[in-house]
Amino acid sequence: MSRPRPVALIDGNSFYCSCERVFRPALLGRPLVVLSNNDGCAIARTAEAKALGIKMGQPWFEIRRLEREAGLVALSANFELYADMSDRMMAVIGQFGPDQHIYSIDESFLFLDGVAGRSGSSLAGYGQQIRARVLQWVGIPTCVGIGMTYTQAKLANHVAKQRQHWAGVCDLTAMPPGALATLMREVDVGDVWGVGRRFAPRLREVGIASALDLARADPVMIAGAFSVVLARTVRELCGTSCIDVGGDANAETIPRKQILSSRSFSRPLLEQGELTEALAEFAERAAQRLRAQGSRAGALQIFIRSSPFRQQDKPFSAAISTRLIPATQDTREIVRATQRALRGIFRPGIRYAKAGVMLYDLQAADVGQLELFPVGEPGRPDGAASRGRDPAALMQTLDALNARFGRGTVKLAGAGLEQGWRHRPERLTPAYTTDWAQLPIARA
DNA sequence: TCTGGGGTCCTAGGACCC
DNA sequence: TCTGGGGTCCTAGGACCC
Repeated sequence: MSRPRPVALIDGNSFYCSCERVFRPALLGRPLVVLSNNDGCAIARTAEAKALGIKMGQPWFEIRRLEREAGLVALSANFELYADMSDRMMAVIGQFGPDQHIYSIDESFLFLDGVAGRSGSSLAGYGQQIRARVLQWVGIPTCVGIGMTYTQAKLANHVAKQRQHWAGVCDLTAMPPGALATLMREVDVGDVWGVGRRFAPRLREVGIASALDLARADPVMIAGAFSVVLARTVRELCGTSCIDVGGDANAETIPRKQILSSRSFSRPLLEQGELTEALAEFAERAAQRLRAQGSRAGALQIFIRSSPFRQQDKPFSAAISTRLIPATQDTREIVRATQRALRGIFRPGIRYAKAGVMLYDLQAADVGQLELFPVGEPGRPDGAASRGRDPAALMQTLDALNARFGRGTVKLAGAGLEQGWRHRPERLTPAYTTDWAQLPIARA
């Protein structure tokens, strides 16, 4: 592998909640949660909300009483705002080093080689400078974890967040081995990056209960008994770099390999017609994202299912795949394919709770598309009828209108106009930073 | 007709992440 | 009444080929 380099993980504390607080300072110090798309469950909580016992992903109906009982504030997720705040935060962090990898909306890795000698400051001191500038310029509080691998940086970040005494920055690279072991012994194995809810109990069964236990485990045994991915985590914990997170801030955006659009419904759907409409909408959104990254899809899968949470409903889940020949980025073709696919798996008498459309086998739109009878070419059987119907131009117009006037301005009739199945957020804050009409200014 | 080893491609499903 | 919406990587097994 390459030579070891210290790397920091910088992430926003309760990121979505912190974004809301920037524009509503009255929320500081109050328990606050941000709810998922459907106002279904909590996807971000402030420290005050955590102190009330609210869990990540906890359903809203279970915690709603805390509004009255504890002054909990709940807001609908405003992803437009969070994406813009994220861009600002990442830009500020990017000023601190040339090699930044943006890992998620609120996290980025930053390589710190050469920093220690630069101003006589320690890596931890440098981390404090990053925190201070992000807080001052963007208004978002952060924590910083520093290690010799991504997994160590994640671990350090976890510790920095959990324990007050680190003041928001934990640097494992400066720690004597004994102290490092003590620290890792106190981190539960389930809190290690790469260990999920499936593997954690199985690891404990074989006596691996802490991050230290996992670091001392035999990677060969782990690869055999668990997975090669987890074996990499073991080596990363020991300081050997062996994973790659991508997200190089300087690189071209890497196109997705699959695109999934799915939603749960506000009420169970029983009719095939409603499901058809919902799937058309998902297909349309997926197709739009497909075009945005300049790809065509060679295959598509749909799934429909009942709620796994409602014991009284008959459990049902079905999926079906179909090829798109030739590969396409045309919304209409994709919608037609989902509807054919639905006819293949729809079963009456089921209370459908969720459905989705996945596009895969994605390929660049500008290569290898030699259709036998291109639209409008002489020789195409329907050549005469296809004049003025260039699908690429039509799709471009569709995307441009929706980008200019907001998602859903123009859509195909197949997606339905009623959309009684759609959840509507009820607690949405304004898009303060990205919409002129919603700027936070006093109005006459 | 039978035989074998080795390769590729595809798909489904499991595990993880935020 | 009420439980997110995205993604990635890896593996195993089957089909098919030489």
